Amino acid sequence: MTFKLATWNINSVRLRLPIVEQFLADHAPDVLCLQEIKCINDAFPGKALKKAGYEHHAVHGQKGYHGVAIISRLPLRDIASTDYCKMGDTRHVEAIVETGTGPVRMHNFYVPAGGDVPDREKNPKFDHKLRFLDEMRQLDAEAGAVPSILVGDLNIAPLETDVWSHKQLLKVVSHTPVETETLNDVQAAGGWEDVMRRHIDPAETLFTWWSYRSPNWSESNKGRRLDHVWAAPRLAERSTGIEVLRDARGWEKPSDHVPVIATFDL
DNA sequence: ATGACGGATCTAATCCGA
Repeated sequence: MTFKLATWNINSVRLRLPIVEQFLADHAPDVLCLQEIKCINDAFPGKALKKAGYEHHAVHGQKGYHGVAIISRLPLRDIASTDYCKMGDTRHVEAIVETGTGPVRMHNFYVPAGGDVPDREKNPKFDHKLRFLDEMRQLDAEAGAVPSILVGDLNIAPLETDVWSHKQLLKVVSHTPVETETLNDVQAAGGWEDVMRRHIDPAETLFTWWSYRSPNWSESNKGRRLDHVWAAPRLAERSTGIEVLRDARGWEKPSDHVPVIATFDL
């Protein structure tokens, strides 16, 4: 079977329900992972998304900030959240997806942005980000003999080609060496493969986020690849493509992130 | 690029994002 998965930092799911519905109608992923839903579970637009054909939900939200959700046309089981850094915030949700050909565990993350100053002594938010990543080292892409996929807004652009200017962003949070090295450690420790870069040449620039502050985001194109799709090797081997919907940055009332779609032949 | 935008919040000015 073809398994189609999407991840999208939606920056308020309530405000952007119309473009979520449009996206689902146009691209019909089996599973959509959302970050920054910015609402409590009771305010999640579950009814509308069920009507769109996505009956199975794993929602972990809070008031005002953060919040993640998995919506699926396929059954979900073993839904769980981990409270990384024991902050009581909502930055992770996982579930096992029952594909027709066996279970796949999905991890959906919203890693802390890390504030402004890239110094963990001076900036508690940066320290939080690095501690969060440290805890992510425990993840195993083959945990419980179920192959896993890890997606989300990891708020780090690891490669030189994941930012508009490697030189100018080396001291900007999201592209500092300590962040990219720690992210690489998480990836190696868990046995994860970067599915996006399996299909898109690492020599090619690749962005999933463009700041709202740039009035001419498309022309100036000062983006970063903050959103990621990782998979256990035996799933990565079966991945058939990646699509980054750059055009979504120009939709009506856009998120500052665009959807990333990954397809697998399972 | 220390922000020109845009979101949520006890609706007004404040905090937050990256």
